[in-house]
Amino acid sequence: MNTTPLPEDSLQAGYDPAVFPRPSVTADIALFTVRDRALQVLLIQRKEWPFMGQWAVPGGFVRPGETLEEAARRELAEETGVSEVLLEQLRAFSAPDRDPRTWVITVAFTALVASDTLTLKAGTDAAEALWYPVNALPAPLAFDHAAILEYAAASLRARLETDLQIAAALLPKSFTLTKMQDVYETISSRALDKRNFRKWVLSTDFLQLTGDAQRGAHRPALLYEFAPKKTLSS
Amino acid sequence: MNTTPLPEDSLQAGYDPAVFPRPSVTADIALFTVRDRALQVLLIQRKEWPFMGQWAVPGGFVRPGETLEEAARRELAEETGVSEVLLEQLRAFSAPDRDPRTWVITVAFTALVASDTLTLKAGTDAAEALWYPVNALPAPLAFDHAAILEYAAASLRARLETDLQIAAALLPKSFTLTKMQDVYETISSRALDKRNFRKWVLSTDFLQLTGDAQRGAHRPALLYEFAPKKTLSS
DNA sequence: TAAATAGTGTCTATAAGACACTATTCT
DNA sequence: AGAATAGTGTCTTATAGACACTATTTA
Repeated sequence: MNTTPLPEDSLQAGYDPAVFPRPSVTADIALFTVRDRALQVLLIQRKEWPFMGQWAVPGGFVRPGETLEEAARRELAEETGVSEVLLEQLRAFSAPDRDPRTWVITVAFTALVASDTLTLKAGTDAAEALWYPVNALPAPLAFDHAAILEYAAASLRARLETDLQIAAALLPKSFTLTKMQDVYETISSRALDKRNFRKWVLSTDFLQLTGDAQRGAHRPALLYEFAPKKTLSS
Repeated sequence: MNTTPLPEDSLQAGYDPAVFPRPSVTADIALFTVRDRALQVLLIQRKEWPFMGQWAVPGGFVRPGETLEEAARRELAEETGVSEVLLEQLRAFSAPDRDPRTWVITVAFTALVASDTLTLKAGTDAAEALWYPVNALPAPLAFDHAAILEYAAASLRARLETDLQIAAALLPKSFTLTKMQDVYETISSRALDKRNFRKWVLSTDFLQLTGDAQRGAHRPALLYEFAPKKTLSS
C-alpha cells in the first residue's frame, strides 16, 4: 500500500500530505475489569524515558498497514498477554504537548475482560503490569493518562445502563445472576434490589440458562450465559 | 513545542517515536443541519486529485501545535465559512488504504448548526459547498466518506432521544415548539404527537419563554430558548 | 440444625402513549 | 367568515421501584 505515485498536479500546498509535518500516532488502551467488588484498570510501569517508573496505560505506536484497532490489540497482547477482549474506540487525545518526546496523537480504546479469564504477562516495555481500582489510581500517571482514564471510566459508567454488551464482556462465559448484579453495583456504585434486578435482566431475553449450577456451602446458584445474538432474519 | 531533546537512552527500538513511520492525520467534519424537513450534510466538491470532482466532507491536515478540535474548526471555517457550531469527536477511521496518496488516519467530527445561522463560502480547496440530504447523497463519495457519514448519522439519531444539546445546536437561538418538533421528527423519521411532545419538552425545564412570538397569517407562536446551563452550586 | 446464599411476587408511583377540540391571528 | 397554525387535558398502559420471606444446599 501507499505506493500510488503522486501525480504532478497534486504537489501543491494545501493538498500534498508530504509537505505537512506528521504526528506520531499511538493507540492506548484502558483495560477494565471488575475484581474484588471494584472497577479496576490495568496499568504498566514504564521502564523508559519519558515518565520512567511511572504508571501508564498499555499502548504503542501504530504501524503502517494496520488499523488503530489492530494496533490496540497487538499492543495489549504484547504488553500484557491479554487477548479476547471487547475493544472499542473511545476518542483521540491530541493536545500538542501531551508527549514530551514529540508530537504524538493518541487514540484511546476501552477494553473489557472478565477478571477470571486473564493471564497477565509483563512485556518488553513494561516492568510490571498491575490492576488498580479506578478510585485509587497511583499518582501521577504518565502522559495525560489520568485524563484518559477519567474519560474512559465516565463513558463506561454511562453506557452500562443501556448496553448489555458491557456486562457480557466483563463476565465469564457462564455466571450467576448474583455475580452479574455485582458488576452493575460495582460500576454504578449503588445497591440494586435483587428482585428488581433479576426481573429486569430476565425480561431482556438476552440470557439463557446453561443447565449447570454453581455449588458452594449453600444453595447452588443457576448459571446463565448470554444468548447468541439474534439474526436479522427472524 | 516538540523541541525537547531526546536523551540517549530513549533511542532504542520500541520507544523512540522517530524510528516509527508516521501517518498523516486529518480532521474531517460531518456538518449537519435540518433544512426543508430533511437532515442534511455539507459536502464540498474536490478540485484536486485524488477523487477530483467527487463530493467529500470538509476537512484537512492537522498542523503542529493545534489539537484535532482546533484543526476541525479551522478547516470548517476555511472551507465553508461556518463557525459557531457544536463540534464533537466521532471516531477515528484508520484503514491503511483509505487514502490513495499515502497513509492517512482521519479523526471524524460531528458538527451541528442551525440552518438559518449559516453563511456558506467556497474556500480554496473546495470548488463548491452544498447541502445534501443524508438520504440522498451523491455517489460515490470521496475516500471512505460514505462510511463516515453513515456512522455519523446513526450516532446522531441515537443521541437525539437522550441529549437535548443536539436539538439546541440545530435550532436558532429562539424558536417555536413546532420548529423544535420538526427537528425531532426529521431526524427520527417518525411523526410525534404534538401534545405529548410539548408535555415532554416543557417538563425537562431546559426551555424558557423569550417573551416574543412569531407572527404569520395565523395565530402567533410563542418563542422559546434554551435556558442557560444550571450552575453546579445550587 | 444452623449457616449461607438462591430465588421469588405484589403493590405503588411514575412515565409514555393514544386521542380531538378550541384559540388566535391574518386576510 | 374562512384559512391557517397554536395551544391545551384526560385516560390508559407500561415501566420502575419499594418491599420480606421461603428454598436449597453444605458442614
